[in-house]
Amino acid sequence: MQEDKKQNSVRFSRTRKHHANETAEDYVEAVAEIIDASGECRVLDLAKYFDVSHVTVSRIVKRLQGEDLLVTRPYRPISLTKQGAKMARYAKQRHEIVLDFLVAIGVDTQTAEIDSEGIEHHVSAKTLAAMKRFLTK
Amino acid sequence: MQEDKKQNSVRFSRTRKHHANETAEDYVEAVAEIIDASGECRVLDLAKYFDVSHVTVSRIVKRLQGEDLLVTRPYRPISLTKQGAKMARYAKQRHEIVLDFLVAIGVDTQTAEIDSEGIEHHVSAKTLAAMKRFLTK
DNA sequence: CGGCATCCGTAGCCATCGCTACAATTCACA
DNA sequence: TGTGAATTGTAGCGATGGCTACGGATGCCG
Ligand SMILES: [Mn+2]
Ligand SMILES: [Mn+2]
Ligand SMILES: [Mn+2]
Ligand SMILES: [Mn+2]
Repeated sequence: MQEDKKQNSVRFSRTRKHHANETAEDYVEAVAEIIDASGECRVLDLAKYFDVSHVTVSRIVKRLQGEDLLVTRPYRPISLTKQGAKMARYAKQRHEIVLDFLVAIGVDTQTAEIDSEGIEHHVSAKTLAAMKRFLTK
Repeated sequence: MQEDKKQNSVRFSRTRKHHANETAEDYVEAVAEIIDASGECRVLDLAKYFDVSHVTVSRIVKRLQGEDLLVTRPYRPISLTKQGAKMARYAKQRHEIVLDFLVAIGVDTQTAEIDSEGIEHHVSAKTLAAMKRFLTK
């Protein structure tokens, strides 16, 4: 009984951890995409990308710099650290697999794009592997 | 271009909305489950269920009562409103389908239980329908 | 090369969900 | 029935991520 309760609550703790990482994952992925598309990434680019105010972006960028994922200086463009670039590559791959997977099971593209944006952060390595297997079969 | 950016940012707004609903969905589902299993639902039952402090639960319960999902009185058990019960039924169904679906594509049960706890909130009606189709085939 | 538009940072507000410490209520049982 | 243990509420803190308002920096172009 006690065992069951402890076991049970683990999944909620895990979900809370996934959400703590979510902003970081979306941001590094966005920075990589914006740099790839336009050469540099500015605070305002991210604000438009996520449809939030530049203030929100600015604060989050500062936090992520403290976590060694981004580098920037005041009024300067944003770039990824080695660690940030690594996270971006993983996040992008995972996102693409989740998106392709949803389309593969018959979800329309627009819905798949919306749902995958949230789902991706909760897809563990094992679930990702299962999706990959499904796609290659 | 502008069009693309607007279109694009929609999925992030949507994900933010999903997260705003997440606590409500998990709580009504938990209340229903606890009442079903033990006859009544107390603040402490929820605190143990989610592995958070009773203070966190107490505040959230108050908020959800304001949203007409729960009913309670100080030092009294918690029950669901009609609207809360409806949300609980939907959340439970959706959760079960997501869980079964993950297992069906080859994810081990424990991982499926963890991942489905987060994924469920981002699964739209269309994606849910696709998962159902997959399960019945 | 100076001024102005654009971009970015800071101040300060709100909501949500974590927490500890302490106060109040309830209820079981001695 | 009184009291102490268990339960629940309140006060007050932190982190995160939204916002508006405003001030400072940058850089383009006349
Ligand atoms: Mn995302
Ligand atoms: Mn659930
Ligand atoms: Mn959940
Ligand atoms: Mn989520």
